[in-house]
Amino acid sequence: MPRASVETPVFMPVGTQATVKAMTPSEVRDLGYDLILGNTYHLHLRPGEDRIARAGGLHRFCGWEGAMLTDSGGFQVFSLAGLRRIGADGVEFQSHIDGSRHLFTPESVMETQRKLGADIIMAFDECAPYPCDYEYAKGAMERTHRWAQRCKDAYNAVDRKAAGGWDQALFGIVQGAAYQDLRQKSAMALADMDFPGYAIGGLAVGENKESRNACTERCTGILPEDKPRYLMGVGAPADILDAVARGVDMFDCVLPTRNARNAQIFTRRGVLNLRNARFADDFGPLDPECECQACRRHTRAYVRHLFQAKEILGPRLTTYHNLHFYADMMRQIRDAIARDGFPELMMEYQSRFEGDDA
RNA sequence: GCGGAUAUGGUGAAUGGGUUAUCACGCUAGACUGUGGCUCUGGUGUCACGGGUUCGAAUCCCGUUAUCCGCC
Repeated sequence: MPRASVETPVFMPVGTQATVKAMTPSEVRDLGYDLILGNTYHLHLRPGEDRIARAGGLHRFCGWEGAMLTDSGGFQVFSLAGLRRIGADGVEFQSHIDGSRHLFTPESVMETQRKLGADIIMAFDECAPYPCDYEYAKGAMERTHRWAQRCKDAYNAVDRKAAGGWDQALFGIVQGAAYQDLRQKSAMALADMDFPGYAIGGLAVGENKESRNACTERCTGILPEDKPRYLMGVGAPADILDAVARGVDMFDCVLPTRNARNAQIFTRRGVLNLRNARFADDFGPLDPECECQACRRHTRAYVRHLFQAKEILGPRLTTYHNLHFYADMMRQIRDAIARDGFPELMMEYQSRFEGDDA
């Protein structure tokens, strides 16, 4: 299947259940995105990878013409599932949808992702909670390393094209919680396994900014510079700038889309909650410095009204705007890097979002 | 005009002589970082007005006002 080329640093909108919520695939495409996420955990539970394979793969199933990356489900097993039991073989858990029992192993997750057919697939990992004591973090990290090797072995055991599948790149995931020495060990262990790309997982789970930046830096200092490095789940605009400064190439985050559904928009002057009463008579654009269709055609007062009335167009417009904001920010980052102006851009964004957590 | 009933936040209800008047919705403010369009957390009323009984009244009594129902 033909796939788009992707310029980095890149932000990937999250399309967990084979949809970037509230957007049509062509809207996401028109906003300038070439690569979006899907999720193994959700898609395995519903509608199931076999059905998606019968549909001709994930791209065809959801009508997306760009490239896709599927997350392995490691994160959801820990964030979403009910009762779970971690064994040497994998993780047994209960579905958050109907309570049914399932077992994810490195091998099963590779098989599921092979059937889904995304361009980039992720190794099965364990995302340790935060805070987390050293011994547990070390154990989870070592388990993640063993699982990474098993994912690689399972991946290599299948001739994807002969099996009617597509080319897929398998990325390994670094863990190690907020412990610098574990991060270093993990990055070295993964680098030794020689993946075509690497992710830094287990961050943005509650640790402070300094800790996150230090962990990121420790990882990117070790992971090969000529391969894509992906900071999973990050983040807010300032967080992305921080990570780009430390050598990260890829990002994904639910903030622009999830917060949009909560009426929160990112603007050139910080974040706004359009549900606030002060916008009831504000007939200006969402973000005066934005050129997206939502800003060109609609007012804050209108969008606030849509949210008050629980109209579906509200989340659609704010999602559209936020995705435009992120796409534009990434474009600015790439341009700034190309002309050696990144430090200035970073300061600009930091001052814009000063005092905002989001 | 006569008789009866009811007056609790923006709305609908609950409670009931004794510390901060309960619930839902609404409104309002916030949270959300490999996504539940989920959810969570705050705030939002001196119980129509006046007088009386009582150690103490949203609660009991009287009056006023308002609304509703019935009758002439």
